[in-house]
Amino acid sequence: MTTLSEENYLKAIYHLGKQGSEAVSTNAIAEKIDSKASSVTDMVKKLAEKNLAHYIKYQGVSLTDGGRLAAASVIRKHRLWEVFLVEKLNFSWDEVHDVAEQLEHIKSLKLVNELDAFLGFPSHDPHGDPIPDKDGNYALRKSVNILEMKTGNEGVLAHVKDSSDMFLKYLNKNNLALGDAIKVLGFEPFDDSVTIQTKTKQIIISKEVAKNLYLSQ
Amino acid sequence: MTTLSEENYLKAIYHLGKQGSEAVSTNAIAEKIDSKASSVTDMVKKLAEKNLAHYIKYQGVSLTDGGRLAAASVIRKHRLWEVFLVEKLNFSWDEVHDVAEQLEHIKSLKLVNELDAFLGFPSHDPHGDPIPDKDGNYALRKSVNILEMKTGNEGVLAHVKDSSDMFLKYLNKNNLALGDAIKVLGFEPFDDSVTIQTKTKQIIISKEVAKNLYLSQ
DNA sequence: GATTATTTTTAGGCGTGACTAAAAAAATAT
DNA sequence: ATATTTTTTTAGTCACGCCTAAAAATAATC
Repeated sequence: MTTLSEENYLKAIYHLGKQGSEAVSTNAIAEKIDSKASSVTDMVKKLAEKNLAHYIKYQGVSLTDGGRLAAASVIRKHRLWEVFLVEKLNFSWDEVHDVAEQLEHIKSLKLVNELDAFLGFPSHDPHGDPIPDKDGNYALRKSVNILEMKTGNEGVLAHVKDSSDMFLKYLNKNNLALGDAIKVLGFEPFDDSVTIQTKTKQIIISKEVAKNLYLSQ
Repeated sequence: MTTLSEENYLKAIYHLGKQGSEAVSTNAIAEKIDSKASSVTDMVKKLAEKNLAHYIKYQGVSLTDGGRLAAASVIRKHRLWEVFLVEKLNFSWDEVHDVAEQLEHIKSLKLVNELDAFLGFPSHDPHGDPIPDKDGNYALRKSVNILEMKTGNEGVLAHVKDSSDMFLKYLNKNNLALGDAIKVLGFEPFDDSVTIQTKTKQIIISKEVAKNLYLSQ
C-alpha cells in the first residue's frame, strides 16, 4: 500500500521522465514537488526498497513497472475526478486542480471504476490530457503546437501545456476552451505573436501563450 | 486547518457525547477510534489548544462551538458522499462506509455544496442518518425502536443503529431497506424476538436485530 | 477513612516525512 | 590534469501521531 507522500513522488517521477522510464535527478524532483533534494533522496530509497523505483546513487531515479502502474493509477484518478468536477459539479477548469490533488489519493478500486462508468468512460480530462485505463495505458491524441502550424491552418484546441491557475484564467477570460475550433490567421515575426480566429472573435496571442496551445487537426 | 487525525477525534467526541456537548472519557474515545487512552490525552490537549475542545484533566472532553461545527462539517461530508456512492455509483449501503471515511476529509467548500446540490439536497444518508446543513444543524426525524412498539403498529424503516458490514449484509439478505413499510405482528416473551411483516414476507427477528431497527410512523 | 482497583496522565520512545548543514561525488573550467 | 563549482548524499534534528510502562488521580470496597 502506498502512502500519500509516496504517490506524490511517483507522480513527479512519472511526469518528469517520460512515464518514469527516463532517469531524473533528485534535484528535479525536489523542485517539482517543492521540497529539498535531501528529502527526495530519503524517499527515493524507500521507493526503491518497495520495488517501485530504480535508484543508483548519483545517477537519478526511474520507475519500475510497478511504480509506473502505481503512478498511472493516481493520474487516472486525478483526471477522472477533474472530469467529474467540471461536468457534474459546475467547477470551471481552473478550479479543479487543488481538489483533484486530494481526491486522487482515495483508495477504492470500485470507486474509480464506477466513477469512470458514471462519466461515460472519458478519454481526456478537461485540460485535454489523456486518462490512463486500468492498466496505465492511454491513447495519445496527436496534437501540434500552434507555433509549428502555418497561416490558414485550422484545428481543435486539444491540449494546454501549462495548467497554472493564471494561464487557465487567461483562457477563460478570452473565451477559449478545449474543443474549440481555432484558425491560424497569421504570424508576426517581430515578437512571434500569432493572430488566431476563435469561435467568437479574432485575437492576438503572445508567443508565451502560443507555446502552451496544442491543436489537433 | 484541521488534520485528518484531528477530524477523526472530533467526530468520535461528537458521536459519543450528544453532539459533543457531554463530557466523554479518554478511554471511551480510545475505544471508539481503536487507539490507546494515552494517545487520546495527547490529541485532546492539542484540540483544546486549538479551541476545538474543552478539556479538564481527569474530567473528560467536550466540544467547543467551533469543534462541534467542525465535527458536523465532517459528518455532513461523510453522509453526502454516502448518498453519492449509493445513488450515483451503484454502491450498496454496506459498501460505502470505508470509502466515505476517506472522502469526508477532502477540503473544499465548493465541492461539498455543489455535491449537495447535485444530489438534490438530501436530508438523510442511506442508513437513515440525518445530514447536517452548512451550519451543522439537522432536523431530527423522530423514530421509535421496534421493541417499544405494540403488536399491530406499522411504520417505515427510518434508521438503523448498527452500521457494521455484518448487520447491513443481514438486512440485505432479508430484503430489508430504509423506507420499507414494516408491520409488527407480535412479540415472543421467551427470547424477546419479534415477528414482522416486510413488503415481501413475514420474518422473525431476534432481539439483537430488533434493537437496531427504528421505525417512523 | 484507609485500602484496593480502576482510570487517566506523564515520561520516554518510535516511525514517517520533512528540514539544515556538512561531506562526498560528479561536472565544469582553467 | 588539477582546481573550482555544482550536485547529491549523509548526518543529525524536529514535529506529528502513535505506542508502552510507570506514576498519579479518582472511584470503589471494606
